[in-house]
Amino acid sequence: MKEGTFELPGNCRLTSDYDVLQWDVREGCEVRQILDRIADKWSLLVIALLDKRTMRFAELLRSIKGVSKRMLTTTLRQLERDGIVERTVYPTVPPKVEYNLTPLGNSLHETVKALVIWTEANQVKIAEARDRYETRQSEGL
Amino acid sequence: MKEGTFELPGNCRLTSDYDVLQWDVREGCEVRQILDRIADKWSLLVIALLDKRTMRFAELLRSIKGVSKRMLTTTLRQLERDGIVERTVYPTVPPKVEYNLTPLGNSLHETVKALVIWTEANQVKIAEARDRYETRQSEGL
DNA sequence: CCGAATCCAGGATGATACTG
DNA sequence: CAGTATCATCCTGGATTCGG
Repeated sequence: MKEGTFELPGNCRLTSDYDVLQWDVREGCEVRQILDRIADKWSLLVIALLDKRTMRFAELLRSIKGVSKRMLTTTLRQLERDGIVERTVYPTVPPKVEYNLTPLGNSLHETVKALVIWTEANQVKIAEARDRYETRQSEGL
Repeated sequence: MKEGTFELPGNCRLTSDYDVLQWDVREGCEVRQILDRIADKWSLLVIALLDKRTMRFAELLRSIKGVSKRMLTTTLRQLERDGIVERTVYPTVPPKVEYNLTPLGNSLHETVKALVIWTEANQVKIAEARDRYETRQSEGL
């Protein structure tokens, strides 16, 4: 393996021209930054839920158990900023704000969905692996 | 939309039998828990790097710029526990520890790779969206 | 020398109360 | 309803230490 080709700095660019995924150090790229954003716990759930649907803030808040108002707001703002979700404000009383995926967000949704479905499909295997791990812990060392 | 079917509690199960991804509240499932783990910033990078390859600890540490020893150790332990990476210790001096993906990990790799490639392919669009967002901020409100 | 465990400071996150 | 402000808390990361 060539030294240096797998470097993965804060600002980097990656190329996937090879069978083995290669990380290439280049000037001013933001792959890591973007990946950190969309691979975020709450972002993934928001993207997964907003599939060809429009949801209001409170609806998302109720749907994603465990998220706080502040984090949901932050997450949605970031996704809006990155052009993944669209935010529509209705100047009514009481206020009404709707969120939906942009075309860019929809293209990302496919991948996120695949990740979620993988998780669903393999939860039993993972649970078994955990059991084996725990067993090994209490037995061996 | 039926109320309740999109609930997403800490312990939940999701079904994807419909075109619209549905989240269903069931007994003792761990989809959220697993998703939180693999959707973790460092986990994704580790999985992406360990494609059909074996890497040593220090090698991963160097490749993933910005990760600390402690977080890399923690991440690798969790992935090992979940049966996604395999850890091999060679009792030599100096010690040598190698990591590689398990078959389960390899199946996950495909999905993770897709996510990384999407990020790479769309980084320009996202950068443009950010510019538009900033512009809108400084202009309008 | 390599990898893991410990301790501490700083940043991220959650709960709550408040505003338009 | 949809956030914002504030404060307490938790987690992360870095330095150091330890063990092999």
